[in-house]
Amino acid sequence: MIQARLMGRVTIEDVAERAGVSVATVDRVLNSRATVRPRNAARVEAAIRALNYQPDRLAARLARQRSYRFCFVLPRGGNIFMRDLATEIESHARHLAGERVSADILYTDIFDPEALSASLLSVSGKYDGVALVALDHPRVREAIQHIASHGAEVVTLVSDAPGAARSHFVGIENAAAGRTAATLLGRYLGGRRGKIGIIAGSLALRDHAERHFGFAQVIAAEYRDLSLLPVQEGRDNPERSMELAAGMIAREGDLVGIYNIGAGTEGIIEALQSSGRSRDIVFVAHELNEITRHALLDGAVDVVIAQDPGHEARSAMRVLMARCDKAAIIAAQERISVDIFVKDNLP
Amino acid sequence: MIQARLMGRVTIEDVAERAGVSVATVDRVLNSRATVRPRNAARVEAAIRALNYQPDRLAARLARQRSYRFCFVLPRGGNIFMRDLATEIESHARHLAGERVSADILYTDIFDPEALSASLLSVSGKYDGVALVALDHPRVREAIQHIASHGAEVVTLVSDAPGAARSHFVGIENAAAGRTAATLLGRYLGGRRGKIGIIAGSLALRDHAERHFGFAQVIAAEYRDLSLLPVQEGRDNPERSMELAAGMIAREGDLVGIYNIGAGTEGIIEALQSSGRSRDIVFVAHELNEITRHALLDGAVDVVIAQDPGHEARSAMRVLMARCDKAAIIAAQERISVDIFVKDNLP
DNA sequence: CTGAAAGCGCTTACAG
DNA sequence: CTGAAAGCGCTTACAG
Repeated sequence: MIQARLMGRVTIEDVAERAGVSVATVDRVLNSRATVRPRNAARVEAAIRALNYQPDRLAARLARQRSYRFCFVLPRGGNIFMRDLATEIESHARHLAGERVSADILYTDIFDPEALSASLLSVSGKYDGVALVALDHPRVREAIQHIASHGAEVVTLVSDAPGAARSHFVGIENAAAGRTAATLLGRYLGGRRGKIGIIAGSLALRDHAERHFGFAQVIAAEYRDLSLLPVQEGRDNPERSMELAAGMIAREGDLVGIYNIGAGTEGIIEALQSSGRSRDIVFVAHELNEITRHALLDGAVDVVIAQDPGHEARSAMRVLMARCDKAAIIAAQERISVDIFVKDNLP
Repeated sequence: MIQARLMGRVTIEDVAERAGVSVATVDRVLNSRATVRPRNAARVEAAIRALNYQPDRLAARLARQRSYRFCFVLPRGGNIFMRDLATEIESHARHLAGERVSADILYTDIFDPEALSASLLSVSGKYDGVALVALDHPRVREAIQHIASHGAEVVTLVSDAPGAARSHFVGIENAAAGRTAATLLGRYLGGRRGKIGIIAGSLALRDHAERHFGFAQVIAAEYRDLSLLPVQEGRDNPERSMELAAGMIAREGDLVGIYNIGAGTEGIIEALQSSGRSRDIVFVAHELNEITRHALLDGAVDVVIAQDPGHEARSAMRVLMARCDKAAIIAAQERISVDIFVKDNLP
């Protein structure tokens, strides 16, 4: 130990010498690349242990000349969050250019199973790793299977397809996000009695459905004084969401809260503000961006539940790189958290 | 561009060839290592641009043979959070052993300026980087200055010393954490009127003082129905905190909330539960650990404000490595967020 | 099943 | 001010 520190780093050469074999043989047992005579394998392993040898990851990557060609499949014409995600992907890809990483972005209609699976098939075989905002559909699972069986690593991003051959999901637990929204809305209402309006993009989206499920579960179990209006689908569209919100505000005199599961938050803010009942109705929305940040400071939105697109972009690339290298990931580092923002803890 | 992709990676050799110089000269302009004839420098820069050359970071680190010897200075006999932090540092140091990183931990009495500065001076000159849980005191600033002027990079961790020669602070904005606690406590009380008890470890600790400041500021400005009891100092000790909490619960009939700025949360939970007023008093505490996690699920604690010790350990090492290499950091990745946890978004 | 040797893309003395 | 050459610690054909 003291030897090792004084003598500098322990190299594969030191291990080879001590085991009485060549570095190639050490490499073979280290990376289980080829069969090594058991006796030699044992001697190598003993030497590794005796010297507390740690292979130099940098040297290995350099020698291997491995490059990482990644493709990110994102929704075409996405909402603010998806645009932020694309920006983060581009920015981090630039950052990783010095580590042989390149990332293309392919925009497609992720809500159309045929279009999405066609896009996936079109990139199959061309990349080392693919990250996609998934739709949970047999056709899509099939396309993911195709990519994976052609040697690429696949991760889902933001929206998962649980049954599919993806090796990892980079995103939040959406049911937990919905429960979190419910608890904060419920506690902010502090025993007030009334109705809660819910607007989703579309309940056909797995993440929206899961948030709704979690939200409804907590309200039903813990806030008996609150009742849920039927979910309205705003298609993540501000105008449509505004009309839906304006409608419920006008119809329901005892509307005390609104939960926006998807995008289009600016429309709902507009409806709240022009109704004059903004102060009175607790409003919980998703994702932190220019609009929701401003609205939190304004008081138009009370709580934002969020996932960090920068973290997701970096995590997707780290996970894909690790999978390509068959290396382990740091689970805690790659966990995407359900973030809560109020006006006081904004970044 | 297409050339570059077809031909594989652009190397320093390609740049040298195109510029009509040797690789050593390219290296000189790349790293501004020595004076290069302006004409040659210009040709090199032109070649870099023309070929869109990106130096290979891995090869550079390998050739440089740089190692990173870090020292983490932590409080001896610290609370749960500090123990978690130490665990995370050890675990991440093990992870980075394959990248020539080693990290020692030195435990000392960080609350005693003399002891802390003596510890700092004892490691000065022996490491490439030092991360310390700081105390904001002239003696400590002086010791930090000493380490920095002997060539080591210094970052503060969790607790900052703003005037000092540290190049970065790895931790949260504590005033924001206090404001966040106040907003959630205020909103959870939903207009109820009464007194708020505050327990701190010690207001001599900068982070505790800042949290208190932020908390008081928001309550004063936004929650006129709530009034603050004088801060009690529990020294982060569960027994003492229990007595303080029990005292205020007994004395103040209209106690509606408690904010624990520091550690010792288990003591306050005990006081609340044995008083039978746990359900009635909103309790906000700091840091997520076995105790507070359990208490959130129990309902004994309503909200936890936290910083992630795993993120802090990883960030401190990344920042120290970057500073040693004179490389840029990714600001968003190194920002430590003020996390909010309720029972529903626990990791 | 094993080893000698070349090579990955940089950096670093050293000589000029 | 500049370049030829060795070296960082691995991996990879290739020959045996």
